[in-house]
This record gives sequence, C-alpha cells and structure tokens, in this order.
Amino acid sequence: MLKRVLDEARHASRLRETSPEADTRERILEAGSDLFQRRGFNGFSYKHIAVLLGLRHAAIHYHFRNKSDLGLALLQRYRRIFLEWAEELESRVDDEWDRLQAYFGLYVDYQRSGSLICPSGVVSNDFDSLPEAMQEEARQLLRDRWNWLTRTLDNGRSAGKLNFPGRAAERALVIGAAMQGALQIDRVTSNNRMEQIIAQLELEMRRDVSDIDNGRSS
Amino acid sequence: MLKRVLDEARHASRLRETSPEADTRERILEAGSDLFQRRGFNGFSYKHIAVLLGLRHAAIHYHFRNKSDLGLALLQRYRRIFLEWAEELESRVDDEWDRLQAYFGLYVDYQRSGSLICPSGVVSNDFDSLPEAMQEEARQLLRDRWNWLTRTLDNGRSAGKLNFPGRAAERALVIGAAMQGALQIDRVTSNNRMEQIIAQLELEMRRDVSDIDNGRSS
DNA sequence: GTCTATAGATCGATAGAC
DNA sequence: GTCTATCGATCTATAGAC
Repeated sequence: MLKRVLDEARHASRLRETSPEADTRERILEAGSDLFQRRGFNGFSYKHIAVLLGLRHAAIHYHFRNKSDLGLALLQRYRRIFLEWAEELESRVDDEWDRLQAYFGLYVDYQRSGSLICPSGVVSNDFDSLPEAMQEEARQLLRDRWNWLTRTLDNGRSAGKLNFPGRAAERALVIGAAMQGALQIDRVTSNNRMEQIIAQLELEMRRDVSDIDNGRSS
Repeated sequence: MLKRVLDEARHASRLRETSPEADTRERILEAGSDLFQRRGFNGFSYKHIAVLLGLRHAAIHYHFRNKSDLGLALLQRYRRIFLEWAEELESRVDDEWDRLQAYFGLYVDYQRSGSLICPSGVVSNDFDSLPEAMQEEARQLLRDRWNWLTRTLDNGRSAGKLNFPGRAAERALVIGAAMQGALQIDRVTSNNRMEQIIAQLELEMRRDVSDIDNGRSS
C-alpha cells in the first residue's frame, strides 16, 4: 500500500524538479501538497513525506510539530498561491473571458499532474475530520475562490464579454462546484471529462452574448 | 476522535429508525453507508460500525470477511438503490422537468441528513486508494448517474420541457459535477449553498424555453 | 453469530544522541 | 537539523471458545 502511494506520487514531475538546495521546510510543503491532493489529509503520513524526501519521519516533526500545523501551513500556502495567481493574472489580462479561461487552466494543470483533486475539493471532503484551525482556513479558501469568480463573472457580463442568467454570485457557485466535481469525476472515468465540462461551461456563457438585451427582461 | 465521529453519526436519524429486527448484515450496510458518506472509505473502521451497532468488531468480519468486501457491497447497494429509484420515478412521473427536480431532491436529502457527501463524490475522492474491485464498481456508479441524466435531459429537451445549449451528454456532465461539488461545498460553508446552486441550474434550463416558444422576440 | 484475545502494521508524537 | 529508539493508540484481520 505504501509502495503504491509512492509510485503514484513520483509521477508528479513537480517533485523531481524541486532543486536540492530548496530548504527542507519548503520541500516538505511541496511533497505534502502533492500527497494532500492525491490522497486527502488523512490519506498520507509523515512517513510518506519522509520517504519521498529521503529523510526520517522525525525530521518532519522538527519543521512541523504536529500534522495539524502541517495541514494549516498547506492551506495557507494554497491561499497565498491562488491570490498571487489572481493578482498576476489581472495585471496582465484585461478580458474577463480570458481570465476565466486561465481559471479553467488551473484545473487542467491539476488533471495533467496525475489527476490531482483541487484543494477546495480536498478540504470539502475531509472537512468533518479536519482540526479546527484547518476548518477555518478551509472556509477562507473556498471564499477566496468564490469571491474571485463572482467578481470576474459580474465584471465580465457588465463589459459584454460573457453572459449568463441570474446573479453572478450564484453562477459562480455553479462554476466552482462543477470544476471541483469535474476534477474528481475525471480521475474515475479518465476520459478527459473535464475538458468536456469546460467546453460546455464556455458554450453556456458564450451563446447568450447576442441576446443580452432581451434575455434578462423576463 | 472516535467519540467525535460517533456523535456525528448518531445525528443520522435513519440509523435510529432502523428496526431492531433487521438482520445484522443489513444494519452493517446502513451504518457503513452513513460513515462512508460522512468520512470516506478510509475514514471509518470496523470498530466504528461495531460501536454504532452495539457489537464487537469481530462480528462484522463474520458478515464481511474484509473491508474490501464491505466496500464492494456498499457500492453495489448504492447502484441498486439508484436504479430502483429511477425505475420507480419513471413509472410515476412523466415530465422530465419533474424528474430532474426529483434528482435534485436526492441531494437535498443528503444535505439534510447531516451534510453527507454523495456516493459518487466519495468514490471519486478516494478512488486512488480503493481496492481494485471497488474501482470497477465505482466507474459503473458514475456511469449509471451519467446515463440517467443524459437520457433525461435529451428526452426533456425533445419534449420541450427544458432547454440547454450543446449536447445532452455534456450538459449531464456539468449537472452531475455541479451537484457533486455542491454537496461538498455546502458542508464547508453550511449556508444552503446547495439550494442556491439548484436554483441556478433550474434557471439556466428554464429561461430558454420561453425563447424558443416566443422566438426570442418578447 | 457473537464473543475474547491476540497478531502485525501503521499511525502521530516525543526523548535524547550526534 | 537529522538521527535512532520508543511510546501508546488505532487499524485490519484471524483463531478459537461459547
């Protein structure tokens, strides 16, 4: 069982590309991140990380006293990476349609990294068994994504770049839920279902741009 | 930790309503089903079930030699229940819109039973760590749902009961993924996000029916 | 069918040497 | 910072009494 996990994890090329000079704390977070999205918070141990990094599990405890600390650091890291991604994207890309494309791209990347589940999906699934400190951070993680999607959809419709019926906040919920589920479904059917889902979501938001005037009056 | 799990599980009123006469095998499956959707396949043990049923864990092994057998039986049971649900529904309800409402109702029931995750969501998340026999059954579980949704959407659009752009099979993927994600998101935000998602999905499928009828001129 | 008792593995975590 | 060694808890599973 352990061997199987490690075989899977080694497929994540990101790990191999980690420079040997990177300090141990960061390497732990990278390995932990991969295991977290592959097996869930309760599905990996200090030993899994230790083997991947060529250390003993006691060494991990030096950097993260207990697993709750490690999990919290992982969630904070996910939040930071997402917010930095959004900031960089918005400084570079103006069109909300293109921004949404970039958002979908995040999920395609997860899929291509060996059918990883998105961080929101992991915390949603394991929520009841997470330490309380992680639960609060998990709520914020989902809120960050929701806020970004809502804002992007709202601005995009106002600018005529995309369209959808109803309120942006609720369409954002549907898109977030669908992408989260898509990544999970894709790992079972392994038939590029996620790209079909992305294509369908795009189709739904593009087709009504032409009747933006008469579509919303009912 | 164990205590916390059991406190949570006892909230599932279905368990309390189980008649004492029900044979042990079926009671194991009922308790296992609740734990499965609450904690994932790796998140519960024979001991959890045993405590809930007032037995010793060795007794569970008499009915299910190992956990893989138990898990397989759970998945087969989920598939049977869904297919029976669909058959009963279709013998009673003709309108595809109403059938879709009933489908959404399944998820509302899960949510009200203490934010359970749907079976498809659990197997998707735990897929990599499932025994091989369970993986094949998991694929079928998702396929059953997808087939049913595709058929219902296709027939419903042909009959003018609902509308959506693109192909039924792909819209079915979006709806399945969105409902699966909705249940997960709901358990984190605990703010009835799922009902908002259902309302949005309904809005998206209803709004264009009038466009077709009115030739988009109103 | 259910029990007691036990096996071996793995888990998260700590103490103390180097 | 990383190591060896060890702890107590929990896990899946089996043997054998009743």
